[in-house]
Amino acid sequence: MSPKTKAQYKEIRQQSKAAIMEAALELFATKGFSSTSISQIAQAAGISKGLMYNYFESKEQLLHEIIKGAFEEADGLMMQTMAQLIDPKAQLLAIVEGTFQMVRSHEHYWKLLTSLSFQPEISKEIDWIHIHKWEDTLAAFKTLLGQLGVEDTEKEALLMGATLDGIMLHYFFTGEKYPLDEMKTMFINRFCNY
Amino acid sequence: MSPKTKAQYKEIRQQSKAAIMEAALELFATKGFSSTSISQIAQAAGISKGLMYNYFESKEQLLHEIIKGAFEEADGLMMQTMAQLIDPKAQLLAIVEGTFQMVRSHEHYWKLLTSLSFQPEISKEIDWIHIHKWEDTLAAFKTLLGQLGVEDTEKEALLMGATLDGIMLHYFFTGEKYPLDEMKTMFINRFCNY
DNA sequence: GTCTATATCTTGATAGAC
DNA sequence: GTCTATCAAGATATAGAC
Repeated sequence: MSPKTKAQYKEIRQQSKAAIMEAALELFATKGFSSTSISQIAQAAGISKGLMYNYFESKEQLLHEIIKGAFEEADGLMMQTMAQLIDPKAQLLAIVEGTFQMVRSHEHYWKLLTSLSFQPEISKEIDWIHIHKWEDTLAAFKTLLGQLGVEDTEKEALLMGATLDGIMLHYFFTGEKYPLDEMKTMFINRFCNY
Repeated sequence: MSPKTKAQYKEIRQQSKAAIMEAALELFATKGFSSTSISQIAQAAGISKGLMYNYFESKEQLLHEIIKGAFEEADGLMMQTMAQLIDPKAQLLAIVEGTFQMVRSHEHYWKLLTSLSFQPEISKEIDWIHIHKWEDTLAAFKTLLGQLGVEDTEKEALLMGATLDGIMLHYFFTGEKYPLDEMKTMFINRFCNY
């Protein structure tokens, strides 16, 4: 037999955990959190039901860790996209560009987050994080729009945010048939021309 | 005792059925379809669990009837709003006005429909109706925009639809704090100025 | 027309073998 | 670290009394 080192055990743990989280994310995003059972997650991840509880103490906790990971990745990407930009218009464009890019590369995250927003009771903590992030983005929009000479920055930022989310919503529903790139250029022409 | 006439029995039936549908609509919209149990619906409607199955053969069937009723009411309101308008701009404004009015007066319907769109598996039939209605609205937008001299009516209509849905989405999440009326005038200024 | 009692199945979660 | 077997609770749905 091959006795395993501590590092190898850790590696195995990470791998199993990641497989569970990945499978759960996809199912939560497509079927919804409540409609997804532990059995389905286990099957999709290729493990037994029991094993799931070795890594997560409950279905809700699993959801929490997924969301937490999502926000960390999203923050990273956003920071990277906006790094070292001073010009307000360039920053505004970077946020928009980053949003579209993120939805493309992390579609499941966004779909899950949006669908969870419809049932705040499922997780107060998630709701809190979500609102917090959204207000950060809104504040960023307002500051940049102010620097660009917009009068009613509050309403303008709200309209931009609504349009962005609306585009994403339709993208979720329509799928790959939706002209996401064309909508991006349309959005930029309509809302970022300063 | 008082023997009841056929009309009275019918009245009673209608009343019970309506109570169940109303209670279910509110719960489905706020908690989500999958997270709402028959017990909760029965309790909210002030009836027993068993009675529900006297009027609806299943939870899904109950959902279907609710959605069906929603679309009928929505259609009625929309027809009424657009009736006897010839001027394209007036018609465009009427659709927008009607949409905002409907979301206000039938908030639960919209919230439920939108949240259901995230889980197409729950009901193929509902999905079909939804897509159908959406394409009708999109086609109407395109025609009107064409009459108003817009070049790329396809994309313009998509952007309008996305913004409208985005505003509604944020209204759902934010609640009464959201400046819905101001957003409406903003939307009209930005998208209906012809 | 309505309720209570019950049947049946599925769920999230645990215990213990390997 | 992983699996199988199992539990208790809750779900949908039905049957029969009033």
